[in-house]
Amino acid sequence: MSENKKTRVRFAPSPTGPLHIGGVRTALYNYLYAKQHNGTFVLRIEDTDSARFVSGAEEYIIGALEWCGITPDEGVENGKIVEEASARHPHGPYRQSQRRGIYRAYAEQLIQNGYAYYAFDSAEELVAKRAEAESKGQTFIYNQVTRKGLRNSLTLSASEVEHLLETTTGWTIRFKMPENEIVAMDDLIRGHIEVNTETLDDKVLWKRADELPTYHLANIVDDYLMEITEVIRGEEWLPSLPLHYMLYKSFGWESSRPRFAHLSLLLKPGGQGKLSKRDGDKLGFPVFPLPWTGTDGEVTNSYRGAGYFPEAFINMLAFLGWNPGDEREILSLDELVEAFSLERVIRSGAHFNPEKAKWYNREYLRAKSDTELAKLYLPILKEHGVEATEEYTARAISVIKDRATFVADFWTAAPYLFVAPSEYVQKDAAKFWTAENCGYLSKLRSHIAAYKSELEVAAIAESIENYIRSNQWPFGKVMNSLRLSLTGSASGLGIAEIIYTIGLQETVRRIDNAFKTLGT
RNA sequence: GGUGGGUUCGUAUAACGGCUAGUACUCAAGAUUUUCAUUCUUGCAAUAGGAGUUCGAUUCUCCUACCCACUACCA
Repeated sequence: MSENKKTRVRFAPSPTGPLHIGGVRTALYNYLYAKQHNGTFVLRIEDTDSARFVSGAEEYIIGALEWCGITPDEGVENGKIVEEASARHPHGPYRQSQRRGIYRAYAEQLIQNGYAYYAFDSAEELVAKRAEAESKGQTFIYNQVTRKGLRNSLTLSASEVEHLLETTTGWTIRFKMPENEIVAMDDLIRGHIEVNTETLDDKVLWKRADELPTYHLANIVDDYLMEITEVIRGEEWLPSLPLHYMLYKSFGWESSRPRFAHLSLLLKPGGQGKLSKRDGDKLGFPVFPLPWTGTDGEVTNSYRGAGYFPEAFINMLAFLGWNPGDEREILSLDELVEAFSLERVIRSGAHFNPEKAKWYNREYLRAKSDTELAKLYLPILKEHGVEATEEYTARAISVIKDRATFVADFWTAAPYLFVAPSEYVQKDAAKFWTAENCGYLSKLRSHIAAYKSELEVAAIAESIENYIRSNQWPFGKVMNSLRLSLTGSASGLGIAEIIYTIGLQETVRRIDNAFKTLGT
């Protein structure tokens, strides 16, 4: 364990597509841990598989973290991955493909010391071996047993090896997994784990064909060079933890080996399997923070696109697999930093719950001021062809806030606060626009028109109710015919709220309009 | 198949080995209300199964079942 070392954690995604919420959660936990320990949150791009590289993915990752408010301290500058070392970014470049020169020597060092070897088996040969084993109901594994019968620097003569290294390009460097050794590991979340090397295979560390390391080598070398103190990553890496321990040992870096924490996976809402990038559109909720345009031109659903506030999204994600130990559920990013602890991270996989996500957004929406929300609503109004002042919009929001989960709901909940109805729901009109009701309504219109000034919601409600009751009219009928004239339907906001928002003049105008359109 | 990880209401989770297993979301009922929604109240609902240790097990141990991950010259 490393004492007194400055905390440095990293998020190291592979740019193979858009980051999904599982990845965002991993980044978030890294961020929370770093901030809590006054440490540094590094972003590193692990692009050692050129075949799977997807253009735009890197920008997406940076943009997504930015939107979430969990911006890296190191590795990113001005929205771009840092390509050269500098005072603020002393470990650059932060893209592994640009660090390729670094890894070869480390792989060679392992060979020198007897911890790795050259393997000359072609990819096709290995595929054939696997197929053959499978046909016998077995599994072929390149390990301490089978390597003795394969073409590598352990079985071939020195001169043959020399010759093959010079004349062929298909070879790899493999880790020489020791025989029958117990690897004892400690995970910050899972506790002590032991594995026998007998069950492990000889992983490829370096590929001559690509002149690139594989994940395992690059990851360990970079974590070491970048002085990472804690590795917080997904549970899918737990099976390779023994290899990584062995690597640290073989390099002689055990004293600076980071501590590991393996996060459980995010599971599909229904039950089976981990959440995957495809699930979003299938299951009807976003799995991506930001929209992503695929090669087919299709744009995916996203949290930002669906109208989630980043704070709500982050809060929701933080609570998927962690809790502060008390009953608080709404925590700002700063409060999360304060409360976070790896010890309280849940070991089991968490089923993602779309309903709870909405609940979080609703809570954050309600906590925001009407003016703040008005600023966000104005552009949406504009899309509907409505120009309104911020003041008017804020007033409208004050009466519809409780009916909304997202800012866009303000419109669907009550467009009539901004646009007079041009049509009336047939069924409601048939029911409430009767000769009897019209009689009441025309008198009520005069009553309202006689107000000398605008009134508050309560005053309007009281006045109208008193007027109707004192005349002993059927309250519901009158109110709904009034609502119909104001909104175009018989359901929606309270009458007083509507009048308060749109004002007396507009109220009277709409009643008159209804009479004109629907007749008396 | 092998290796590793996991298992508390439908979901997310709480509970130094010790009260009637708590909370939130969802759902249901009731109240409030001019409609719808909100709000409030109440309710439904869980320790996977079996052994063991113990005065006492959701908690510790073992077995079984089920779920998940990994098992690539992908990360």
